[in-house]
Amino acid sequence: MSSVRVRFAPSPTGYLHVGGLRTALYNYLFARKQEGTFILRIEDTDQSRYVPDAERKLIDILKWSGLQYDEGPDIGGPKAPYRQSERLAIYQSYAQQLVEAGKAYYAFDTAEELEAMRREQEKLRIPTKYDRRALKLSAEEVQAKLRSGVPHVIRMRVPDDTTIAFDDIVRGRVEFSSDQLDDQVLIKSDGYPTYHLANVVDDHLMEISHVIRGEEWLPSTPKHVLLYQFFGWELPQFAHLPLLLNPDKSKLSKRQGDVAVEDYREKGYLPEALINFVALLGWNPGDERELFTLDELVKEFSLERVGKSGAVFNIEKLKWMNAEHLRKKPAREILSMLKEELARSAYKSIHFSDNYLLNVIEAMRERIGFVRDIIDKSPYFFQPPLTYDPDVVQKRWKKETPAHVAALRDAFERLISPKKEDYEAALHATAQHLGVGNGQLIHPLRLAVSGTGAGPGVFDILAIIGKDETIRRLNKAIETLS
RNA sequence: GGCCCUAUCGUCUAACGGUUUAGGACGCAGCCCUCUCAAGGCUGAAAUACGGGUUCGAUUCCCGUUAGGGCUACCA
Repeated sequence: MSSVRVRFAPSPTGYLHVGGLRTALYNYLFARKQEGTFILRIEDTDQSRYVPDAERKLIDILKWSGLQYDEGPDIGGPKAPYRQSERLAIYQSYAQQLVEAGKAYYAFDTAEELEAMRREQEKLRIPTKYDRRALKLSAEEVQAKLRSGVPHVIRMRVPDDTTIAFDDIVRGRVEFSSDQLDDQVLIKSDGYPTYHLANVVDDHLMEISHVIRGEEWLPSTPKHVLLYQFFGWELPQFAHLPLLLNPDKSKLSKRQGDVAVEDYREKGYLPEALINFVALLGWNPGDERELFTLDELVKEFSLERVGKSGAVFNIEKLKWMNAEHLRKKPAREILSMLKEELARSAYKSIHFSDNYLLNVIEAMRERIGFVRDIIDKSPYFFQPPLTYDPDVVQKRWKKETPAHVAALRDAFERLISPKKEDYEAALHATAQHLGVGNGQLIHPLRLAVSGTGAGPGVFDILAIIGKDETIRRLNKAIETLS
């Protein structure tokens, strides 16, 4: 049994598209599940689209996502180099081989000429494809042009009137008529290969066993199949993944929202949540479980359970999933994330002990979607309330309230190193003494210490901020709200 | 236009001819819990695009229609 080798082969655009992340993930999961090899290959064959630093950013975000590859440009491997721009001579020699075998040919047309040709074809309402005018050139003419340095490309010679078929793991048998296929350019006039040539050559040379990629590649797969046949190479298994969609069902794109994994990292999404979420876009375990760690996904994954239809990228569910993963995350890990957020917040110059922050995390973790929310939803853990929510004041702060709160303050004053339960007992005693319900004190108390009407249990808040701070806040509220 | 792919609740999806009054999840609504907000529990509204076949029986198989999408570059 030959070993499984798969690759994620992005072109370095400067960011990682979430669709790309999903493709990378499925390749990773399949490789790990099959105990195979997961390879990163950089497809940087378009000089006009060169983006400085793009590869570094790509690798950086891939690391963040946790998809560790076994071979790649930065870590090397037995099939190096893994950067197509460093493999130019290889593609040249294979293209040359095809020319010699009569399976590819030189063409000298300019962009303008091709453009005119296409316009003409559109006018005649016939399929737009290269009309093979270069094939009319004699061998001598071709040699002459080559010698005099006329810019040229190498095109593949698609055979006439044959059917090209292949079996796709997710789609079953797919057939194309060769008449529909264009004589694809293999080597561009700048000497770089196109995707089609480079991809096939590298997949063969790197011994890729399964090509797992987006559905947008399905229409060009017959060209690739032809190329494998031209070279006499064994075909890999193909698996074309359903597309990720915008809410309007078009292919997920910028313009309609965030598509870069970096955007989601920036917004505070956890990598495990994003991974879990995209894993379920086009695949499911067959039962009703939805929450998975990366390792659990590896155990469950199979290409057979990948669906065929496109999936809308639904942010609402991602948010829910992020909250779920946040709840499960060890408090220590959230702590370091919280510290980073604090360092970027208005409270950056204030020092909080780890223990204090850990308490805040425990109090808030059930009510947040992002780590950031700890700061945004409960600023009162980081500074005394600056304002009091007018709606809550209106509802909870009555004429008699200042006196009640003052009584409560006095009761709290008498406590020695109080714990949560001590505050609670003191409040109950005070309420009884005052002859009012607990709610008559609890709500104003919450308002006084937090400025809001929502949040963790009020006694938890008191235990966290401490007695002195509690008293200060009660006094301040009595003063401000009376 | 041509070629190709796809088609179950608003969204992600389960059901691989009968166990289905089509299941789960997100979101939405209501109730419970409750010091508030969450979380949690319960309940509810919500789908097999349409038309033909095949079959004793179709969400499931086939054909067509419709709809959506992808591709149609010297981009990937």
